[in-house]
Amino acid sequence: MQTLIDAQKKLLPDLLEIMQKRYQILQHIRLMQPIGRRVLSTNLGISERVLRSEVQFLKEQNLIDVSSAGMSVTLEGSELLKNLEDMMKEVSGLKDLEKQIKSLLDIKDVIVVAGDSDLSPWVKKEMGRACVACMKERLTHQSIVAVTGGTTLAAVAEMMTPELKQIDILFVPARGGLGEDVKNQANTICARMAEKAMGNYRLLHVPDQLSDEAYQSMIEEPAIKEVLELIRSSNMVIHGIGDAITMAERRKTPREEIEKIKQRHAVAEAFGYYFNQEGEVVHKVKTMGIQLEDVKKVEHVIAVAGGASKAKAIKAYMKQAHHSVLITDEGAARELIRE
Amino acid sequence: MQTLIDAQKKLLPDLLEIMQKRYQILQHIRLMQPIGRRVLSTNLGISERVLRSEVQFLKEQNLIDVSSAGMSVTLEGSELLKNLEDMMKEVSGLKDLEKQIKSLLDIKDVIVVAGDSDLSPWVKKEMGRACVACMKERLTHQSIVAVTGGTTLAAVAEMMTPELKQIDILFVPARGGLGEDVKNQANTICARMAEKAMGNYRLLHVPDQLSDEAYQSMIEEPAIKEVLELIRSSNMVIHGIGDAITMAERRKTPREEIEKIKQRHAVAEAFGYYFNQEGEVVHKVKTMGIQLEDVKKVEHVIAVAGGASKAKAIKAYMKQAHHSVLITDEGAARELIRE
DNA sequence: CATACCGGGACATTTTGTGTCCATTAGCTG
DNA sequence: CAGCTAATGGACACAAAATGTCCCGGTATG
Repeated sequence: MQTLIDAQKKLLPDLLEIMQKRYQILQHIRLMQPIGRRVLSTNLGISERVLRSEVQFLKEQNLIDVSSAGMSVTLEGSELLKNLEDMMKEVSGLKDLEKQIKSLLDIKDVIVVAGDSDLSPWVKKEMGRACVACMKERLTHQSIVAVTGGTTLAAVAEMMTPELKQIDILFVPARGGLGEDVKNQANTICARMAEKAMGNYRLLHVPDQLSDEAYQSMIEEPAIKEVLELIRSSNMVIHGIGDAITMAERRKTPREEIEKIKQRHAVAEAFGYYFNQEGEVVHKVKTMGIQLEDVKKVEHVIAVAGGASKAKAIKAYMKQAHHSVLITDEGAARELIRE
Repeated sequence: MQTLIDAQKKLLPDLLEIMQKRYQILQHIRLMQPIGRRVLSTNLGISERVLRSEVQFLKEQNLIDVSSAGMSVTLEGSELLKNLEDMMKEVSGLKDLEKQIKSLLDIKDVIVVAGDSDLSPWVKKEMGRACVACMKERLTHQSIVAVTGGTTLAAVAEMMTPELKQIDILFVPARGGLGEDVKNQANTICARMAEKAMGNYRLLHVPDQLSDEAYQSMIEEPAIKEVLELIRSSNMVIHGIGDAITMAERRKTPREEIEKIKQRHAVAEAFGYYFNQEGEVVHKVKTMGIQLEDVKKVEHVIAVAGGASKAKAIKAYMKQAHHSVLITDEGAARELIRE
């Protein structure tokens, strides 16, 4: 495979460049469809005119449809994207990055997508797509999938597609309310994902702050109890990883707690737990749902997080999650290696 | 592999064409080196100017050397040709042809090279090269190779290269004199091939026409007897296939024999045997050396024949040689399928 | 020593690729 | 309902690359 690519390079040095360019265009169209030339060209950083030529070519090859609403990829186009994915990863060196990260963090599996979600928002979507593909590979019949909140997870939900095979999937929020935007709450994302996947879902309606007494009585509530049991018996968990301080501030965390978090050098956050550089838990938000001990027993755990700014957090969290699959982006991956 | 090529075809069809063009140029240079632009351009059917641009490119890539004597491929160039051979066969559809012919004739293996040796003489050389490669794959230590005559076999001899691995190869002519040009006689070709391969050889010096008595006494001659035994114990036979009538006429065959051959509808000829459409032997030239029964027992039998005009003969002969490997060209292959 | 073939320089011409500007249309919003 | 925005696609000028054409000097070979 590699020799073949090298030989092609020798005989046609700019072949790979052109192929990468076209592939990238197609990929972006898929990501942002329907989309116009202008937006796309500024996004890709190429002049509108050359994009236009390429678009015409792709249209002639029947890889994209172009209408007055914008461009979108055809079935054939997405087939092609799928077929070339592996090769393009190899060519652009992402495959290599994946291997390096995998051995660096010593984890089960790593998927790296191109770009940096700090710089370009659409990269999150690409991670979302990768995550969905990863999920579909691992899902078997009658699975229960627990998901958390966050913008990254929202992107995953957005990219979810209906399962072709006749699999019954039940989506549940991994944990109770963690005080974020409604849009990025686990409940919302859970519902959205289930809708897109044509699956079922259950929600966990619990307030953020709860007295111990109320907590105890809620837990006994049959409706709640049932969901909690589903969560605990889930065989897949999809979650994001956040920067500790950022997450704490985004949630309406009381002043003293933030101080505590800072004092204990927390750098990473995932489903309500805060971790220091060594991957040790230094703080925990009290809420129902899945607990860290439970996560360790779940068959498939997929962590999704990207952007150079999150490299530190990813590294810290992964220190205690060797059993997880990591889906990240080039920006974070390069930063991880650079350190 | 196939999906990858299909994807590339879809994503950069024009580039694949260029790649094919450059590959073809390189291939031809290898075949005819050292060669000048003019001859090469007329051979390839492209204008001299565009060839010149390509040549410049190939030179810059260090794939060919160009001197006042002409152009020749570098080591790197021949490496590349080897690495890309399989892929180019797929791209140009030759791989497909091979599969079709293989199942059509139901034989052991088929190799098809580009071109038609009826139209372009150098295609024979390419078949020769393919044959040599095929031989090298199959040869083990201390092999005895029996070869026949004919222009095609002469091309094989011309393309023979010294064996890298330390293998002792002994070349012998498959059968006695069959009345052709000296240049295309088995003895000559045998010697030439051995020289090029840096191997040893033995010849079979027997006159064409011999009375039965003389034949019997020759057979007892120790020098002859030894060679005959070598021939019979050979583990590889390389032979051509001819059109029956053409072969009969080329040899100084007596009138009545030609009549007999025609009457019995012979279409193919191989090492002195004439076959009808069904692959049945209808006539045989009486000479010493390997007999058809012996051939069937030989481990590796390679038949080399190309050109659309030989399609019929190939088809007929192969009907009784399912155990053979066929090396042919595009012209013959397409004609075979067309029927 | 002559000749035929070799590569390569030079330049006009054609083809292709890009930059720039604008016409037209469909859908959305105020 | 009207105006606005964002979409595609046509047109044309200009630059760059590919190709056609002609020719020159070197060198191997008979």
